[in-house]
Amino acid sequence: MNNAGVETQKAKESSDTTIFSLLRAAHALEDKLEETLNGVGLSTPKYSVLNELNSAGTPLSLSDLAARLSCVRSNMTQLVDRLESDGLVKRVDDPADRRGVKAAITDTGQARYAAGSAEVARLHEDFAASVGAEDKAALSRLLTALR
Amino acid sequence: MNNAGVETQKAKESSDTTIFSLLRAAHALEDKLEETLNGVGLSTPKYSVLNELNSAGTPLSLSDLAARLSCVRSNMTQLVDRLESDGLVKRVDDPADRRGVKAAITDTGQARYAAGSAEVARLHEDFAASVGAEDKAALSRLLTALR
DNA sequence: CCTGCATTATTCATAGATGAATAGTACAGC
DNA sequence: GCTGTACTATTCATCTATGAATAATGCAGG
Repeated sequence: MNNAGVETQKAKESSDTTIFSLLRAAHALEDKLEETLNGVGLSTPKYSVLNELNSAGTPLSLSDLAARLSCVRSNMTQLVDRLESDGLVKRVDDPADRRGVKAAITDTGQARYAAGSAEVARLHEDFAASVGAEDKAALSRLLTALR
Repeated sequence: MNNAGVETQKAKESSDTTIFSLLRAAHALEDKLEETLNGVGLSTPKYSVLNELNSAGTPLSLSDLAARLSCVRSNMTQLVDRLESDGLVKRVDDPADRRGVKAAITDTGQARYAAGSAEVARLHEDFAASVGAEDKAALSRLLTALR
């Protein structure tokens, strides 16, 4: 659900439901990103993992990945399960810590990531082009205020 | 997961990862809303349903509710399941259409909604106060661009 | 050395969301 | 009146996410 309908009624009457409007808009953007990535066989969470592994240039522990994506570890366990069955990532033993498991990106994963990355870049350009410079500054302030 | 880590590395190097920054910020806001509602025993989706039922002032069919919240019907089936077991909503037969089931808000539901509504209003004021007038205008344009 | 605590990943229960498939009902058109 | 289509809600499989509980390993202090 994208929460689009939240306070629909109120929006018709009063007007300033800024929070819900913002959430609705963000969700629309998120959906667009998701749809874009779906086109190359990825989801946003999967893309995020591949992005981290690509940036790092080396296998990362599941804990590390969870921390980088700001999610709980159990989520990363399942996400890596799915990535592994997609053949995009491979679990490898951590030689330095027998508790640890690391996720390594595969060649297929690299290729898939490259495709996703290109799509994301395109989306990014579209977005940048549709937002004026002065609104970008406002957005910046907004993001700070939200934090 | 809140996607906060997406393109972390790139953010360190280049800078303009507007999309991911916006999504991260929106997620933070969404979490705050969720947390606020959790305080009165509600989640955002549950609040949204109660809000629609309250605004309508009459029981609504699950299809109608799903349309208002922009989600699929199967989601509403489960959401109403949970709301019903919380005692906040009750399924009632639709006398005019034997296929249909309507969701009616209970007294407990009304009370819970009122509590949630007060919290949401407070959050709303905080947000409005922390965003300047000129940035609100920018936000408005932004939301249009995102649509 | 060994005890206790921290940390590893995993499993499970739960919540929320989607989309496909299903069973039942409504209704227009023949 | 029947038939076919369209709609009702529900169930199921799947994905994403959380948090609690568990088992195994690491490691500091005694």
